[in-house]
This record gives sequence, structure tokens and C-alpha cells, in this order.
Amino acid sequence: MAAAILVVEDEPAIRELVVLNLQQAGHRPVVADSAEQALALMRDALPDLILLDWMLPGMSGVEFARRVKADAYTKQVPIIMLTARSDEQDKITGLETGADDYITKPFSPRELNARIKAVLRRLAPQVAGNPVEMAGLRLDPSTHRVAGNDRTIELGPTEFRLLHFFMTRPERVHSRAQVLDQVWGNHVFVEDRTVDVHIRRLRRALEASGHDVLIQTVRGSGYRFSARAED
Amino acid sequence: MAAAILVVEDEPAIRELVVLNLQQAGHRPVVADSAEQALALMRDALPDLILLDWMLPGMSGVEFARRVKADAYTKQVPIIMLTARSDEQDKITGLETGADDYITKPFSPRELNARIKAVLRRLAPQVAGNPVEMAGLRLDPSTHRVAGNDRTIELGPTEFRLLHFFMTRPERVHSRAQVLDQVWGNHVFVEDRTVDVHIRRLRRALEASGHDVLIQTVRGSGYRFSARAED
DNA sequence: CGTCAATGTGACGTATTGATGACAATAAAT
DNA sequence: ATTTATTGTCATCAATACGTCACATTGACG
Repeated sequence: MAAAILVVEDEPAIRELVVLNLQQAGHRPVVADSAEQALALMRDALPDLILLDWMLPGMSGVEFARRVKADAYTKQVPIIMLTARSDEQDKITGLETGADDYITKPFSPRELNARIKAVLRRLAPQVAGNPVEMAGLRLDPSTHRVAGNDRTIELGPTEFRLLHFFMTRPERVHSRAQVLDQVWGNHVFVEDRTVDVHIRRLRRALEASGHDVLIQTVRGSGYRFSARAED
Repeated sequence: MAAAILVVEDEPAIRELVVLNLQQAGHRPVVADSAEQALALMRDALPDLILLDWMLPGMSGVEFARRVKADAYTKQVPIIMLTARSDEQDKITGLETGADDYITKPFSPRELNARIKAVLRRLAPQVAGNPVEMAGLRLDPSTHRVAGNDRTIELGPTEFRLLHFFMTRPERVHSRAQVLDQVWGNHVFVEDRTVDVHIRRLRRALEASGHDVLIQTVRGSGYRFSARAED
């Protein structure tokens, strides 16, 4: 969820406040005190999101937003505008110009973070995932259901991800390290042997329909998910 | 093709004229003389279409349209705006704000009916007015009624929208974030946990007819509405 | 057959996550 | 002006998922 956020705001006090908040929330703020400077910064590196003050000296926020949205290269970067309270017309103009959301000043840190999160979430690709089926075992990510021979199987979150990982990469041996990277995430610190335990839990859950045999141990290497007979 | 049509118009003369026309054409007109009243009416029952005068005392037609289109629950209701002749700028603003068509005053009954028919035809499949039924639980958006095994169930506005959201997307798991985006709307900022509380309230209301079991918790992912057995 | 390393398995303390009731703020109704 | 509904948040409780360990079992190899 950490993101590079370009803050375009001419008032130093508000700017610092916002920057501090963003850092607190784990983001990487980049500041510009004018629209011109912001455009220059964006030529070097595109931010994940722009926080834009609507009232700026020189080029106005409206004009800046228009340019960002007019350029094919920068067009997809979401913009949240900061407007004075009650300036209803600004909000309308802003949203029409292409801003993705707005915050009225003064705003709380909580509101700021909530809106940033919401905008980033909305624009994140919907990783839907298609149902997978193999030897009578079916897993559907969108409904979060697993069935063996049409009988529902209950799995905990980790076992579910583990099974999904195996079913989408069958017939291949995965080391414990690889499984940890893919299923747990490549930045967690967990013992290799923990994988064994979750394999055990998954096998036990699959026993009811006899699908536990699909998870094969490859001694010295790791595990393999396969519909073919063992070894 | 009979439809419930909300007429938002402050001038009594025009209002009566339009209402008569609509009745003649077999529609069911509901009137509001201000944007505020219109919003209140829409909380009770969604119309199939809104006929909106652009010049209103109090909240303007633009602002009203913007609100309707900003709320996930009402956003798909089509809007036809009524503008004074030659007010070209209004048309542009109106269409940008989300109006689906416009008619310039004065207009003939024939023109009015033709446009209504056209808009309804174009948007018919998406209109939210269709009742939904599942496992003896019935929800009718146009009358704002819910019944479990033919016994009326009382729901607050939020619980109603929540249930409607679930019933129109059964089986699929929805994260709290997705539910917030779809049921609460885009610019509201509320905690993820608030969803839990409303799920609780909805479940309690459905307990009387035993339909509370249709709302399933998918630990680590969100909630699912399903007539099939739990997990 | 015995040894050692790799894997299986049950148990346990802790951390997460969801359920629930209470509460205050706000809006609506009277 | 009061009362009533509705809503969002929080504190607390309960459920269960998680990671690690200790010990059992297995398999390869001399």
C-alpha cells in the first residue's frame, strides 16, 4: 500500500503537515510548491497519486489537472484535490476536469489517509482469478469456495492460498522457500518448516474426498501438486 | 413500458402539465418541488427515471444531479433535464454532470414521451427497479419493501442497500472495501469495521425468517450472500 | 541393520479476525 | 422542543488461524 505521492501545495505550513502525515502512513511524499514545478518533477518520475491544492499562484490547479489528464503519459495518475470548504462550484469543476476525489480543508489526517487508500484501492487492478479444476477438485477464487467431488471443503485463509498456488502450478516441484515467497509474501520472516505444517493441514482437509494424495512430497526438494500417480 | 417517474419541478403549472402527460402515457409520476424533497423521496423508493428542471430554488439541478450520480445506489437512475431554450451552457454542464438527455422548454407532449421512451429503452436492462428473490427472501427496490416468507421485514436505509447489493451479486465474496465502495459510495470515508456492524444489523433483521444464514462470513476475505450451505 | 537427515504430526501459546453490545452524534419526525 | 431513528466508532469477547516446537516416522545410504 506504500505509494509515491506528489504534493502540490504552495503554503509551507499545510505542505509540511501533509508530508508528515504521508510519511507516518508509510508513503513516500514528493513536494512541489507550484504547478510548474510539479510538471517538471513528473517528467522525471510519475507518482502513484497527486494531492493537488486547488488554489495555487501562477498556473491554477484546474489548469494543472487539465494538463495532466490531457497527456497520455500522465493521464492515468489519480488526482485528489484540496479545496476550501463550501466551494461547491470548485468541486464540480474539479471532478469534471478529471480529479478522482476531493477533500475540503481543513481535513483530519484520518480523512486524508482514508481517501488516499480509497482512491488507490479503486484504481488497483481487480485480480479476479478464474476457477481452477483438477481431478475432481475445484477451487473458485471469486466465491472463495473449494469442493472435492462436489462436496464442500473448508479451508483456512492460508490453506486456501496454498492450494490455489499449487493448483495453478501443477506438476512442478516447489521448494519451501519458493512456496513461502509466493504464498506468504516475499518479505515475511517465517521458518521453512512452517510450510510442512500447512501442507499437513491442507492434506488433512483434503482427506475427506481423497484429494490429499495430489500433494506429493519430493524428498530433499519440496512439494508437488500432481494428478499423476506418485513417482 | 409503464415507469415510475420522479418529476422535480418548482413551477406548479409546468409540473401539473407534465404529470398529466405522464399519466396519459401510462406512467406513474411522483412529484417533488425541490431537490431536497426529491432526495428524500428517493431514499424511500427509487424511480425508473428522473425528469429534472435545471432551474430550481435552493439546491440547483446541477448539484442534485451530481449527488444522484455520486451515490452508488442511485447512480444508475437516468436523468432527463428540462432547460430553458438556448441555454447552451446548461446543456453542456448538464450532460457532463451525468444527465442522460435534455429537453428544451417549451416542449410538446409528443417530444417528452418520445425522449422518455428512448432513455428507458436504452437503459432498461440496468434499471434497478427489478425485484430480486432468493430462497424465499424478496426485495423490491421500487417499493423499498423486503419480505421473508411473505412476512414483511423492516430495514433501515443502509441495511436495505446492503441487502440489495448482496442479493444482486450472490455467491461472490466481497471484501469490506468493495462493499464500502458500492454501498456507501465513493467519497464517504468510514472504517472498514463499520461494515461488520451493519452486517450484524442486517442479520438480526433477517433472523425472524431465518434468512440470516444467507449472509456468510469468509474469514480473511469478506462476506458472501449465498443460498448454498455454509462454507 | 543402524544411522542420520528429512519429513510428518500433535500440541500449545499468541496474534488476528470477526461478533456484539454500548454509546454519542446527527438527522428526522412529532 | 422533544423524541425517535439511524449511523459510525469503539471496547470487549469469542473464535480460529498461525508459527514454532518437540517428538514420531520415514527413507536413503553405508
